[in-house]
Amino acid sequence: MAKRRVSLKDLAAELNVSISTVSRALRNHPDIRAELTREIQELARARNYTPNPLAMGLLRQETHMIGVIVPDLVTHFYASIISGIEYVAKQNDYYILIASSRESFGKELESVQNLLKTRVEGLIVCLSQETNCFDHFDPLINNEIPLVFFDRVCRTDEVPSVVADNTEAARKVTRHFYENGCRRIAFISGPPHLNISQQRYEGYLLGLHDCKLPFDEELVMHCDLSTDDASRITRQLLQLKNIPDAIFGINDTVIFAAMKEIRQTGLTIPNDVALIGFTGEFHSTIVEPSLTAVTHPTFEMGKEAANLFFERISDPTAAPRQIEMKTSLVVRNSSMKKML
Amino acid sequence: MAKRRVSLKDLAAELNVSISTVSRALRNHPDIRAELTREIQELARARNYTPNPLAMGLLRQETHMIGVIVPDLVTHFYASIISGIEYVAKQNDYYILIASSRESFGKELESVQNLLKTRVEGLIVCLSQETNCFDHFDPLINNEIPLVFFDRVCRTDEVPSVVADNTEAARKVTRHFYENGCRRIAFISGPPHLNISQQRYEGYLLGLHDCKLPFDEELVMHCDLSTDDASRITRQLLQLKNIPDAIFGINDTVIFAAMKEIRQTGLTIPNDVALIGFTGEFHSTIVEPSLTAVTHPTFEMGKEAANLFFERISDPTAAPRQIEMKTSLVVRNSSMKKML
DNA sequence: TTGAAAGCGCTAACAG
DNA sequence: CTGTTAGCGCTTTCAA
Repeated sequence: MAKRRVSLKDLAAELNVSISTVSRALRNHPDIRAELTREIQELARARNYTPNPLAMGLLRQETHMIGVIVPDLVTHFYASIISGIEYVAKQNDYYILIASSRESFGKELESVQNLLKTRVEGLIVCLSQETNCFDHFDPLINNEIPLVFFDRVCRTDEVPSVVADNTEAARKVTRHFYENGCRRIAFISGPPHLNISQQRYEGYLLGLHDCKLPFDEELVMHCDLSTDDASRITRQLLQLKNIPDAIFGINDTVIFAAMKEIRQTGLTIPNDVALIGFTGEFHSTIVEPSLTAVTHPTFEMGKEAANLFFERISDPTAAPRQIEMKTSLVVRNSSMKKML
Repeated sequence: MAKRRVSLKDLAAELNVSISTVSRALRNHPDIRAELTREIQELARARNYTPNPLAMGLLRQETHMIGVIVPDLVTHFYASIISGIEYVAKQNDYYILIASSRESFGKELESVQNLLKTRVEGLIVCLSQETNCFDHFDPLINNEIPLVFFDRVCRTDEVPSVVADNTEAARKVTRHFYENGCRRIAFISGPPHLNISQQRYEGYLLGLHDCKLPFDEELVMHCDLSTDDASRITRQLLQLKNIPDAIFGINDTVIFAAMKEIRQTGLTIPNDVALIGFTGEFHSTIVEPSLTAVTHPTFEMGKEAANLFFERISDPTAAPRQIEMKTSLVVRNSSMKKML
């Protein structure tokens, strides 16, 4: 470590008063003579004194750190949510410690344990796509250590969470496709154990039902959210004897992989195959055709997650709330078939 | 804070030994009886003991935290570099505290001060685009607190840094344009005080010189790196009486804004205007035409920055090194004019 | 109005 | 081989 910084002791020595006097003066304790107070504060200022957070943390048993675990750092979705969390954290004078599970259960487990070791005051987590067993959160739940899930969630009766209106969003997507002339709507979903897969699937079914479209199981595929797998699955869909005229992709990666694959087959978007994804603003507008997409209020989701966290800090035993965020379907070109 | 966790004291009390015995046993000190050691370690395990990092930090004056300041969190470039930093940090049993300057000098200043207050052991920083005055790093430099810059750097004679081979990369870009038939090559740069603007500009000039192309000052524009400004500037370029037949954009944002703008004007890429950007893998391939781009080894840059940081930790006064990373020009379609 | 002492959890020097 | 003590920086009784 670099040179030791000035401590209360240093200030006290310099002024020939006791440490406690300095401590009090700096916090404007009324007991201390106004003049002395001023003098001490001036010296502190001059010497560039800042309280040592480690000492405070040790004393009060609080670190003012929140651990955040996301499936990856490089996706805009998570980056933006993290921004939202950071925003609220900063307002509460908290810092965030970010860990990435890289979509691996093992790394998620490891991160939970490591962050707890560093004595974060709690965790805000989005599950990795592999996570299918949720016991590793027991130590948090049993010890009343604040925990909040977002987007990909579990144990929602025990843990507060922030999710998108997945079912409703997927239902809207399906209906939008129908209204634009699509009749064979495919859905490329994620791992079946994830709530986002389940809920969007449910919305897809409701949408089909609304439009009185038949359900065809060969149009629903599960993918592991990697580009390769999404490409493979798109190719499979395009090789059906009766290919889909629309594809609904569960996220960024999936829909862009599908887009590339469709183009390579020589089919046109949206006329041969219309496309809608769950994705962010930026990507959707730089591709050609621009992508119709369900947009999450990511920054807001992060803020809400952090808010839930601080609710938890002040009352770790309150009944867990779930916040559902409204998404919006932003219609661009990839879903608008030119009617003949 | 949640329930207090078990401490050495708790373990000691339970076994009727002293705290120091427990402490030693847990660290396998040879002085302690093998049997006692085993017994203590078993209990620690059973009670789920983990050492309190605050206490350790206080004792050793080290927090094992690195502050990282980036211009933004949502750009792939920074996200990926952060991943690299995190990777090395974890290997050294360090954590990173991330702050975003949101390209604002004020926020950068604030972040530097806040992070120092939390007693990070040092900082790894990429300057905000507004940063034109570098005094706020004095407290670090004067107190031998480890500091490393990456990408956008300053005071390189005092502070170790990691940069791309900006000049060389820009030179290659210019020559590549020339070899593909471009003769009026525009350069949309960033704020002129940034090293990346200066060095890429220099490379651009060298490239022109290599190809014996005349320099035309109306083809060089500075932008504030926002989408709006980049669009505005592209429009300006497209309104010249003699419009450019190629545009070289200093980063992601700029080049995609240019791309959109060109399309809206009805011009084609690459035949009317060829395009090359400094950008990441993913974006480049999802657009149509796919984007020829200078690619940074971002993850590696992060790793190198972290390595420099740890060099600094072990010897805060060593002469600062600068590491230059090789970029590569990945040729795709946006720069390949179909020769007539 | 100020100081002395204890304690947060831990390690290390010194005793025994 | 194990215990006692001091101290990292700070707040907070309790005394004066």
